Amino acid sequence: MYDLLFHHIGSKILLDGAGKEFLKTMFIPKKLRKKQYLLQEGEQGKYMAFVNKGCLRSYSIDEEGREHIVQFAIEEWWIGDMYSFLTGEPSDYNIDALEDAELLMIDRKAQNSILEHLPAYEKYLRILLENNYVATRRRLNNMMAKTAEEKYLDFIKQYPHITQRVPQHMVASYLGITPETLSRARKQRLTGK
Amino acid sequence: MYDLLFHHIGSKILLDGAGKEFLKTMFIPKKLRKKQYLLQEGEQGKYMAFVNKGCLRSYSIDEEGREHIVQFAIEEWWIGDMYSFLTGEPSDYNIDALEDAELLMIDRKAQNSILEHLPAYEKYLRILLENNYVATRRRLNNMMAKTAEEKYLDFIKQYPHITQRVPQHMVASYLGITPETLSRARKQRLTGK
DNA sequence: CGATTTTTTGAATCATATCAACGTACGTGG
DNA sequence: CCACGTACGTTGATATGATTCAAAAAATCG
Repeated sequence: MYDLLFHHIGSKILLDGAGKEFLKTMFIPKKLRKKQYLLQEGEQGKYMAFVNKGCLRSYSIDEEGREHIVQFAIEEWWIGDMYSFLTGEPSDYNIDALEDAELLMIDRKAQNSILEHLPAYEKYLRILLENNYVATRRRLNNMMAKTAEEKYLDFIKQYPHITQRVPQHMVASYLGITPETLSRARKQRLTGK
Repeated sequence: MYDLLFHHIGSKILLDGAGKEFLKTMFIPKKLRKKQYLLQEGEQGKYMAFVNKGCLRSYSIDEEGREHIVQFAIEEWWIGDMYSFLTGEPSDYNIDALEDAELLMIDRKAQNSILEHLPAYEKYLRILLENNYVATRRRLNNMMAKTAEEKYLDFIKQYPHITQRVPQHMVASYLGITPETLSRARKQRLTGK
């Protein structure tokens, strides 16, 4: 259950046996069935979740009732509303499972405990944030300067595994285009080029 | 010269006199005249810079030769190509001064020294990244779901000081819209509403 | 000042959204 | 394991917000 998490942390910082034992006591395992919510808008995002198995998404719903997918998460990814997690403010986001999922969750108190007992964990978190920073910058760049087709091409290039696991209209939502536009962009690639 | 930096760091973590003295030895002061580059595409982004005075921007240039402003930075902000800074890869970005500026720069080696000697600095960096995360998420949301006018309204709401200091066409570039569109959006606000 | 840069305005064009309809795949309960 | 209902993807016609190109007006700078 914890192997994948330890592998992930261990790839960023030094993690010994004692560290692992300690970490085991800090995370809460949780299973989620497909379509189940991990977080709903208005709740406080008390947990950040490491995905041990399965696929989830986070999304917001705008005034017109449209869903905007913020993030997908598959094995070895973290998901949660970082802002709500850190500030305690109610979340603007929903998170639910696109496939049955196994999670390892941590709350703020436990994370602070880890940071006290395992100082290198600070570095682990920083690295995660740095990676996220780079990925988000890339996404922003795509959103600002690319056509619908280019956005899609970059998505399948960067996340080939996700492309295969989530419905196409959710990819469209992630890319900020309509399902119709995505459908047409894909068609063009195959035929006219 | 260092007051603003110490104030900023001191607002996030505990910083004593010895810490300040140590930090002074790690940062490189630099003055930049308006239009001068801090970083040019292709160079390695060896420094992250804290803005003590002035105004800068970072931007990329796409295949069609168009500028896309990634970030503005005024007093108490950090600017630099984080990715290039961390990885040593050549940068895709340019950074230049929109006003004469005073900077405090740090290279990777010095930052690592700080992290060794002043462990709380790890927390400081994490907090910066977290704040950046939240701001970028907001921007992404605006890019994906908002009209040109809404993007502009959110910008002046979030960055009223910047609005007044940078030319309008650069705000347009930051928002991912054309100067003409921004001009029209502003006009509509005043007249027709 | 004159020269450059910036902003505004207008008209034509373009990419994407919208609305609607249809075919297909899918999973779920009988 | 089949059949039905819902969800999903595709296609077409039209609408719309933003871009593009051009040029004038306004502001800024040396």
